Amino acid sequence: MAVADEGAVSETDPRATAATRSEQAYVALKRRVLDNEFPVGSFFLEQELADLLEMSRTPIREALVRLANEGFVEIRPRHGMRVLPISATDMREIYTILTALEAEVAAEVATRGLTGDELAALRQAVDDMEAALTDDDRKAWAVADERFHRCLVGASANQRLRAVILQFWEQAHRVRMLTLRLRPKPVKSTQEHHELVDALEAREPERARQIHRVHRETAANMLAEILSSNGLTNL
Amino acid sequence: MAVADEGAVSETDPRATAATRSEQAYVALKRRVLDNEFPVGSFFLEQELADLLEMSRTPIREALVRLANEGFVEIRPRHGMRVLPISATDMREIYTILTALEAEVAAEVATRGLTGDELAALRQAVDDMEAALTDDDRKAWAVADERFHRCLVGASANQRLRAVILQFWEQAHRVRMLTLRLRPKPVKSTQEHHELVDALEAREPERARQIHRVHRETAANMLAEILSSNGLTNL
DNA sequence: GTATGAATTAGCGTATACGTAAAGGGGGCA
DNA sequence: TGCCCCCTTTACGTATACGCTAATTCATAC
Repeated sequence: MAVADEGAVSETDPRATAATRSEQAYVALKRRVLDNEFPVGSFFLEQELADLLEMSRTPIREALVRLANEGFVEIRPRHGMRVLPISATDMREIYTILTALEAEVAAEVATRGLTGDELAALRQAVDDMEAALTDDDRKAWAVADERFHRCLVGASANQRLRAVILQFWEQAHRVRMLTLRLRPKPVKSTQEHHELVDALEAREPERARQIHRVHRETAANMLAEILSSNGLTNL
Repeated sequence: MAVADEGAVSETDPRATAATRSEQAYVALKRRVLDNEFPVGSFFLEQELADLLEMSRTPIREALVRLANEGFVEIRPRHGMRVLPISATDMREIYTILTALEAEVAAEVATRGLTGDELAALRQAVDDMEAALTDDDRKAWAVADERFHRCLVGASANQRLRAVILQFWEQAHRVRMLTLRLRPKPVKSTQEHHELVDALEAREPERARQIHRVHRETAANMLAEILSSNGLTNL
């Protein structure tokens, strides 16, 4: 077992390496998938992955079971694991689910009201989006947008809701990153965020739900448009 | 490997026994969990489960990884697996998610319209619910209710949506079964189903969404009421 | 040249072995 | 008599071994 010194590697991760190799494998493989480091559609044998991560097939398999369960990869006996390509249809499916669930979060959060910190974080994110917009910095805008939605979802008291949103969010992440440069300037989007925060602050659940739903549906339609007009059927 | 003759055993299952032992373990353990055959809260060691299902620990572990991922069980190193108890809060969380997602299905289905068969199946289910209601047969009512929702969800073209609804539905299943006898007579519920089908047939997405949401929220509140008034904090 | 069949090979599913670390009990010390 | 520490046991995490099955390739016949 060529353990070497795992600890020394993880400069990026202050806390010790995840306790078990299975967990390490899960985290490592998922990161690579999300960061698009595995060519979509190509196959990787269990042994290759084991060699790559310097562990045996057992923890690799357990990680693959989890990743397959979560819909990131597919396991085809004797062909190995492959990152599932995401089609325009898949993106529609994912966005439909995210829309429904995040709208629910918006309503929930508007019902119970936001703390000062939470509200400030949301407003900050919107401000950053606006700043990025004037600088025409897509990447910064996407980061701020992601932070906004992360704050919003994080404000929900519903653990399962948070978890399932995160899961689908992650599935869409790859495609979102790949299509960033193809998007039109998200002017209207920032406006919608403003309105949403207002509705949250005013504690109007139904208005918040409605705004968020329309916001997401708009984003979904735009994405579908981008994908089809660029002939990107599988990412 | 004491394989014996697996094929001969599966009289109950017409199609051959699930290809792999991992899959068998997953199906078998999940069924026992859903049917409440494992005392909630108690622990089962991997080896015990392996003995129970007459296979080695390896496929058991893979099944447990999946079940833990889906939120049915918890794995505590050196204590084994235990079926997670479900609290009133958990049920609220699950119902909130189901409400949001099924309302989305209702809207989707209303948008695209139902086939004659689908519509007939839904109406049949509602009729059966009414019949069960006049017979005061709770079990039959629950079965018909489940069939109704299964038909509705099955009518969605969104595969992921179907899958995630099914997953949360299954998590709530145990508790639903345990509280069946405690419920008040579901008179209003059947009426709501009628209205929903009408909205679906009339192809009014927003009305269908709204009706379904209110329907589910009512059910969720009723369940919460039952759980708290009976002091059932953990099932 | 293509198609079909057998032979080969390779990858996986599963069992099993092994080391490690935690839980629990017994003995020693206060 | 009570508490803490060490030792034992046990369960798990991971590696590895093994056999089966499916994929692939090659040969042969049409």
